[in-house]
Amino acid sequence: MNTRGMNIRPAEPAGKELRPARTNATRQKLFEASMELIGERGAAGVTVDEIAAAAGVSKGTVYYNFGSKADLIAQLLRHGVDILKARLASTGTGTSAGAGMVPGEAASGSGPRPDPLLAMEAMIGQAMDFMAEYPSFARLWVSENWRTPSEWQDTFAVLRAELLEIIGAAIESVAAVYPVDETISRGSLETAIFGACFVVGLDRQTYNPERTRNQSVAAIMAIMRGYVVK
Amino acid sequence: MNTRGMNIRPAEPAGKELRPARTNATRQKLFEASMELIGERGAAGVTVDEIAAAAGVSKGTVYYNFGSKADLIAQLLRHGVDILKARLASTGTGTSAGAGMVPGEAASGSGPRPDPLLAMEAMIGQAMDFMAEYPSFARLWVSENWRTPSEWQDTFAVLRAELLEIIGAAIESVAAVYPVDETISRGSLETAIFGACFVVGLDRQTYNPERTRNQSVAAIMAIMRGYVVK
DNA sequence: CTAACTAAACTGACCAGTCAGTTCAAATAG
DNA sequence: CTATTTGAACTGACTGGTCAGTTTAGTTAG
Repeated sequence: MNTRGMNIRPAEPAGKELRPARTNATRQKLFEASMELIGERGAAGVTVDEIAAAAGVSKGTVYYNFGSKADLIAQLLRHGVDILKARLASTGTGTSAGAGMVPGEAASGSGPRPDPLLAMEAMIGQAMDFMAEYPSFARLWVSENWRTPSEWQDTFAVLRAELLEIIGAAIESVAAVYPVDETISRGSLETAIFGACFVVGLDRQTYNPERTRNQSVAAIMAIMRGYVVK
Repeated sequence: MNTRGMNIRPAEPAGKELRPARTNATRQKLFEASMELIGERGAAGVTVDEIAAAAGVSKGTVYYNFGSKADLIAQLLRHGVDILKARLASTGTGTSAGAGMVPGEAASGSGPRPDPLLAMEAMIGQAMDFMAEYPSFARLWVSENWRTPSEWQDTFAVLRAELLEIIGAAIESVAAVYPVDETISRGSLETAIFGACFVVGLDRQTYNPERTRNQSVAAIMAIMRGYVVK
């Protein structure tokens, strides 16, 4: 294990972006380069030398900024999930107050409520856009997510829970307004939608580039329409 | 490239199982061992030595029976897909006539017709059983399927098409009997169901072992219920 | 001034693929 | 029935190369 990088690096004093601009730029370049390479050939199939070269940085810099290859990948996963979470939250379906905020159910007088199904559709659309923009992240996710045991088991458990919580909240909103099939387990439903987003997005990228964003969204939304009882 | 094994090995004269029993047993052991290991740690993360040791066979035997590590994995994929196809076809939803026929509603002249939705449900159930029985195969599939470029690109394209054809036929049967939402692209729908089977099955295995087979099937079936118009 | 970074050499482990040699069951010969 | 041969199946030490991670002495930029 490397101890030098971890020790010398300024302790990131619990605050946010107090890092020098140069470091942030370097880390960003490393994220982009490794996202691309690892998405294409897998975590084990890419060397640290390659990542450094692709980022236009020396190998030592990788170890200066990250303690190890595994550490770089763990932070890469967190980075990607933060982006995805921001996209999903932007539709206002999440738990925290997003853009198109929805007040309580009983007429609280402050504006019209958006249809939760439409919000869901918007969220799935955001997910599809994310998959199209960061296909390498999606590939990394599905490649490593179900590995057991894996170096990133704990990382995945945390990140997965964060994402499922957002989807769960959106489903909750639908269930609060529409009559739904209560025999369908909420957890399984979240998983099915979550997984369908990744798989449909990746499949479009890899095998069916001619399929439109809307076709993909519609296919996934069939799950929700089947959840709402007739 | 290894030439010896390929040349010396009897030319497998287009027939079926003319292979000596020893070889078949060895190949079977190698399939099982490599399925397990590769599913856990990924194709690049497993060494040929490990596979040989796990199969209780020497490394040379691997190269005698398969030309290379990549070749072994390609044949492993084919092996797994053949098993899955057999399971799916057993529900009678495929192109060929299968076993468990379900008495249906519109009585046609030639015996009872199965309800295509029930057949679909049976098929998804078979898929879930397969994922539970061969989780390592599922992991291998999702790990390597969307890699581009990959050593098994062509293999995946062929196998994927074979599986999607079976799902497509099942959807076709439903659309022939029920009114469906024609605005939903058939291809995207196939992909969504296909992907959901893998992801829900794997997620159950990895994160939610307490979820039942039926819960999983029900969640995936929501897609079909949403496809059938109300 | 110092944190961030560079460049290049180095270590030690690991690994895909090779190949000369061994085993043994079945075929053939005596 | 026994001896000999054959060759497919298998063995495992070995080779050439790769790679994660380390180290060091110096350079750059804020």
